[in-house]
Amino acid sequence: MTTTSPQGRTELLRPDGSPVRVLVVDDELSITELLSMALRYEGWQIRSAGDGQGALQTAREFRPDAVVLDMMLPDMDGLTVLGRLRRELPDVPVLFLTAKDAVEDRIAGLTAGGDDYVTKPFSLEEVVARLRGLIRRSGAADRRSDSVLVVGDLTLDEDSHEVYRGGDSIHLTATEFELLRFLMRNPRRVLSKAQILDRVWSYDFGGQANVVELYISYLRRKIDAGREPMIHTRRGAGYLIKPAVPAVP
Amino acid sequence: MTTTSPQGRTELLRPDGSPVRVLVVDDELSITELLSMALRYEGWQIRSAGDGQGALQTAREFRPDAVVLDMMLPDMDGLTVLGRLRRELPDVPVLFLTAKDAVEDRIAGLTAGGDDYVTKPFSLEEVVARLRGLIRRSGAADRRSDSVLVVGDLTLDEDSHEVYRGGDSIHLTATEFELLRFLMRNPRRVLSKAQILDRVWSYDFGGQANVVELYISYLRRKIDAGREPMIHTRRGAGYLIKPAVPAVP
DNA sequence: CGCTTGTCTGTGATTTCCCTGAGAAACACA
DNA sequence: TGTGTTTCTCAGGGAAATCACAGACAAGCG
Repeated sequence: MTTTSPQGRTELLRPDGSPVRVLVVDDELSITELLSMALRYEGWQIRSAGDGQGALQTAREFRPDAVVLDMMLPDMDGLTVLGRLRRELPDVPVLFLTAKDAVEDRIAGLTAGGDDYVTKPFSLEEVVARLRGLIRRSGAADRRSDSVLVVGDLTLDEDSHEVYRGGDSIHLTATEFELLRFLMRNPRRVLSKAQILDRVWSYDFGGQANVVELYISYLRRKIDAGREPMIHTRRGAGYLIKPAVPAVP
Repeated sequence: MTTTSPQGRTELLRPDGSPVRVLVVDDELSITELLSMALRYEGWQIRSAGDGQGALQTAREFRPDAVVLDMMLPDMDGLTVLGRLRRELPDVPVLFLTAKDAVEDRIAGLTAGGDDYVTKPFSLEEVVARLRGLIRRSGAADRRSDSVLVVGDLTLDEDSHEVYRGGDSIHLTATEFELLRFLMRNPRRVLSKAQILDRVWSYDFGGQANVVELYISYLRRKIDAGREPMIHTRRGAGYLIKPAVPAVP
């Protein structure tokens, strides 16, 4: 089931209307806290654990709809945790966290059952998007929720990564796509450059803050060029997206 | 009966609308878990057993629509299991798992009854495809579901292994065929290289991830050469197939 | 009206990712 | 056993994406 909050954001809910439950497992406290905060902001109920033991224990009583699982845990192998987790909750989808340079065979086979993974350092938008996809496909949430975002005549399909403005297909790069998705998931709301940086870029990004301006400018060229603009600047505050008002000639 | 899920994937269902039931029998836990995960993702209901005794017991009460049966079991010969299984469930189709170097003529006789087999190490696409075929032909699922995949002017027949683009017959190697089948079973959806590797290559494949790129390039030569392309790269995300949009001159 | 501050965008360096040719190894079949 | 086919590794080339930098531009304020 999906519902629309007063702020206009669309939330995933379970069929009975209660919030989606997610278990986050990582030994780095900074990561679990970062994720917990971001996922709570999605309106989900979050529990976290710092090792395999705690993960299994929490899973038993919390009965989450999805699990975020770091493959590098202090007490047991990620695959062992996965196996035992599967015995408790056979159908729960898992989003694995792996180091970018991890040996590939450690993650081999993990997507076979419909699970997914992201590599560290990740961006929060990426984690949230993949979790939403897993939950949507697992049937824990209402099947009616689909993968298409719409703002005015602009549509973005999260499965096919296709973007259309009016009838025109628009090709976006990975970063442009994530930025637009973040804007479109928060229509008519001003998002500061800091917020955007925190959600769309990886948590260890150490660059200049003006990449956001740069990518907003890329997006405008592709989406607003020669049309009524949908992306607006609020000087000193940030950016927002909203349906275009047709020009009155 | 077949039904189409929100994601556009087609699921096999029994005539009464309930999910197909499959029993997986293998003594290696990693194999039963891998298969269970993959087959659950197909929307099927799965039970597993680790030996002949357990298999027969589970079969009696679970009454599966199909059985995946390893020929090498610790407690009894695969043929013995098969015989007793047949006494319980005379019409259930069986997919045998055999080692690659096993004597093949023992299997050859068995598949005469409509059963089928795959050799270890297998790819999940292969197992799923053969199971779908067995279930379809056994009549446990609605007969209307046929074996031809269609995306735009591209058709792929899972029974005859024939592929046509427009009017032209296209010869594919085994791997190319499986890759294309996987793409066509998930049209308009971006599939990552990891997903493709996990489904199309055997579970023990330890090679370079760029075989996927290589085989995509082979497929393009055969399918897209001199035509409007149907296979698209989403840089940093994966590949997807969709009907070609005719070029507007 | 000019100044300050914040925003936009052209240029180019660097990195990352993808494609594909060449050839070796494994396999299938006669 | 020999021959043609298929699978896969390796590596070079090339295209695309990302980002820093800096100057142009615009908004708001005194």
